[in-house]
Amino acid sequence: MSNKVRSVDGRVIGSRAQATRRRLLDATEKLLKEQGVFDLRVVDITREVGTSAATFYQYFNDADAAILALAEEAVEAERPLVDHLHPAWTPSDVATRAQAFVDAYMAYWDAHAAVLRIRNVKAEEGDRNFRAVRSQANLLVIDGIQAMIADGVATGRLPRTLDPFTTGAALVAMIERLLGFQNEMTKRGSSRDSIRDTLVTLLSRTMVGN
Amino acid sequence: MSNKVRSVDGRVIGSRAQATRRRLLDATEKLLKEQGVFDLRVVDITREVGTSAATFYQYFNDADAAILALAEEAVEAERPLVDHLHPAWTPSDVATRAQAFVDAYMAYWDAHAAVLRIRNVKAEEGDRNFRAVRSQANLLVIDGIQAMIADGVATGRLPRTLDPFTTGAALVAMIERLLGFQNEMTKRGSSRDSIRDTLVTLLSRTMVGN
DNA sequence: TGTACATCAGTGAACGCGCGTTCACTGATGTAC
DNA sequence: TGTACATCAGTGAACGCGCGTTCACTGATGTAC
Repeated sequence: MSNKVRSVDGRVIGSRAQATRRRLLDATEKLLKEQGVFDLRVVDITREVGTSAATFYQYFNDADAAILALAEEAVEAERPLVDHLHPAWTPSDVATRAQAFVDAYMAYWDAHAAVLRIRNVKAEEGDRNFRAVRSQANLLVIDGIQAMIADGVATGRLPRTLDPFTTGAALVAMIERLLGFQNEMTKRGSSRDSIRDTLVTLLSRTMVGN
Repeated sequence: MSNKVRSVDGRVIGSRAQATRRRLLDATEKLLKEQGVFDLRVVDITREVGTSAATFYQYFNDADAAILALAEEAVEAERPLVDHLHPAWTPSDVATRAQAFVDAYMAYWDAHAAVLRIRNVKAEEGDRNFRAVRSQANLLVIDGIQAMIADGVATGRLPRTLDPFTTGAALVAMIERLLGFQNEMTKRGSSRDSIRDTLVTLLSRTMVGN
């Protein structure tokens, strides 16, 4: 399992080709942001890059393969978020640390929303690859949260009815999804700041117990 | 704005036609469950019903219109959930009432997951109709939760940093999204029951403060 | 109850567009000496 | 440094399938008398 970038026929590709592949990925992401998945066409991607459709097929089997590659990149981009969860938050620093975590998560989401959204639907509709890549991303964060909750339960600060793993998943679910609601919520009087503050409070209360 | 069912050219349709329309909607939902949105074809829908494609176009402008109709029906199906939120939960009855609410929500989600999932992506990708129908559905539940939280904040049971509306949205987000994770979670040791119990605990703590 | 007519509902068949995909080819870059 | 050759990267042009969509028509149901 080398992680060199390869073309569809399996050959390791040079720097020029890698640049082309990158431009195709960037164009794919751009179109996903601007028009959504349902109108995504291979032809449009290559037109955006100023190349021919045949070129696309040197690097990807189909449009889904390009989206999957973007979703894999998003896993890498999520990794730094985990730093906010170690060492475990304490009652005295939870306010600032939870806030830093939420800020980072919001920035991450803003940057990758289009791809993550599609990754999630495809995962839920049963695509194995998208499932794997989503699990991988979520587990990074869930693990960190889980550890803190397990500790809180052990020391009696948190109720025993909270299952650490499930709670971790629930909190990740909450953050992710709420950010998807953002646009509509701001129309109804939730500012971005109040979304931030509310998430911080909910995380603090649930994970540290105050 | 009569709410009689109409054909594409605007005429009110009779009972025979209504039955056909219904079968088309049912087939659409079935295919969404079985194959997902990305493989949904008008031809397949009509084949499923044993009718011709031309018939489909008497009732819907395109496949999206049928999905939207299903999403509108899902709003109606969500309405009974609100009953669980009135009157407000109290510290003494919160355990059973939160549980009943979560159970009802899980059942609702199980029944409509395929359609709701697509409604959400289309809403987030900017489709005005799907946005409207999602807001409508979410607000039903958010309103009920919001009222309880506002009350908790007013009586000092809950911290003032919780914005009632945003918190309501956050909780709805959490429930909805977590249920989308279910399949993967059960593979990692979260049983359906522990999902249920965790949600109940989180709701109780956040909405009633115990 | 039966008949004639009006309206409603459903469809076969055809059209054409647009997209995915491939292949044989050209042009660009790298390398050996 | 220059030349010849090998490999890498990119593409024009074509094919064909499959799907969305329409229209003129048939068949079914309803209604008036």
